[in-house]
Amino acid sequence: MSGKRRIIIHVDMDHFFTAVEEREDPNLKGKPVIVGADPKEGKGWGVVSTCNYKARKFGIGSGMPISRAWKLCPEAIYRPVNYMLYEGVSSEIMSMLRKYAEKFEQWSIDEAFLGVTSKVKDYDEAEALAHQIKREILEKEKITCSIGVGPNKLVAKIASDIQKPDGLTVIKEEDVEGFLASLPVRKLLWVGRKTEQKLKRIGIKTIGDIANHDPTVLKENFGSMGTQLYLMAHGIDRSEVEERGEAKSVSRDLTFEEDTTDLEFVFDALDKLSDDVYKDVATRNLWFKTVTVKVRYEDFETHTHRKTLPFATNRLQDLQKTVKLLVQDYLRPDRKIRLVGVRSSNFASTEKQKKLI
DNA sequence: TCTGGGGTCCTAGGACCC
DNA sequence: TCTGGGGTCCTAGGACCC
Repeated sequence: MSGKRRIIIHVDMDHFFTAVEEREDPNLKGKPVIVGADPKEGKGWGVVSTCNYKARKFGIGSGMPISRAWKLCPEAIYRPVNYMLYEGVSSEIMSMLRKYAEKFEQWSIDEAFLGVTSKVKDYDEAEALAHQIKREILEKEKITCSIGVGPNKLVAKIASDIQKPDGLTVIKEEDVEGFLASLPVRKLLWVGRKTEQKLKRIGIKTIGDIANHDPTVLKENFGSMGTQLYLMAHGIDRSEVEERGEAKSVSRDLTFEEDTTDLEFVFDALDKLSDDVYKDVATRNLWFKTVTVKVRYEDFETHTHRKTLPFATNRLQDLQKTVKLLVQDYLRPDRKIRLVGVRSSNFASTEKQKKLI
């Protein structure tokens, strides 16, 4: 491993799902747009997936219950999640981005890391490259993105979030610690609501507070995560930009329209979910060994039960049978059920499998 | 505020083997 | 019958990501 300085670019599409919807339907221009569950006049169950900036002005945001979004802005345009459409646009953009990078990592449907160390001489060239990327995406796909450039993935990702939408933020190695210090801890990767609360309890609010904290105390409080927090707070992240491999699990969940105790209904849903999982797994040419079922009751208490088969299989029958076994053993028939889910995992590659036969 | 759906990774305890 | 240490696999739950 050489000590060569790296330059990493993080590309993040701006409010991707609604941006695609707006592109497809010019009537949406200038209006608040929300992609997510059916609001059902304020009685809908699901959540907001994405909303555009106009909708954000009403206080709406991702993950918010759709019923609340309706209260805040009933006049917004509500659209269901058209995943196939976004998936298509995404793959166009990803193959466009890939050619700019020596190393490429798709992070999600609308984000990617590009390792460009050998493609650019310095940060000025990296910035010019970032502008070129923004131009090409806008020309070809008619949507904007925000880009962060930095010495590693962590800094590039945080930087891309600083100026949005249509932003570009470059953080050079020597500016990293100063850049991070005043930001709230929540901006760090892997720091969610729980970790934020826990940090607050020991008086830590900003990334700079973490950087100035005793690393051994952090480790006592957060285990290996504590060490990671300390390193991240100093802008240190050695993780590589690497191509994503095969999925490690494939699952389908379903939240019922209303909580139910009707077991026949629940078993039908599980069969349907098993079938969907099976089709997906079959398309990917995978064999699974582990089956997991998920049950969420009306009070949101959620349990998972899993069984690892003594063999890898690609048969629907095995999936459905195992799901039934697991549910029969663990389901509490006296409680109302809100959601059920089916997951397959512990995949054996087909190559390995062939050797065993 | 009353919480979707698709994932990944980590932890901790128990079973089992040597 | 009581005892150890290490390794691996399995299960359940939780935090986090978009």
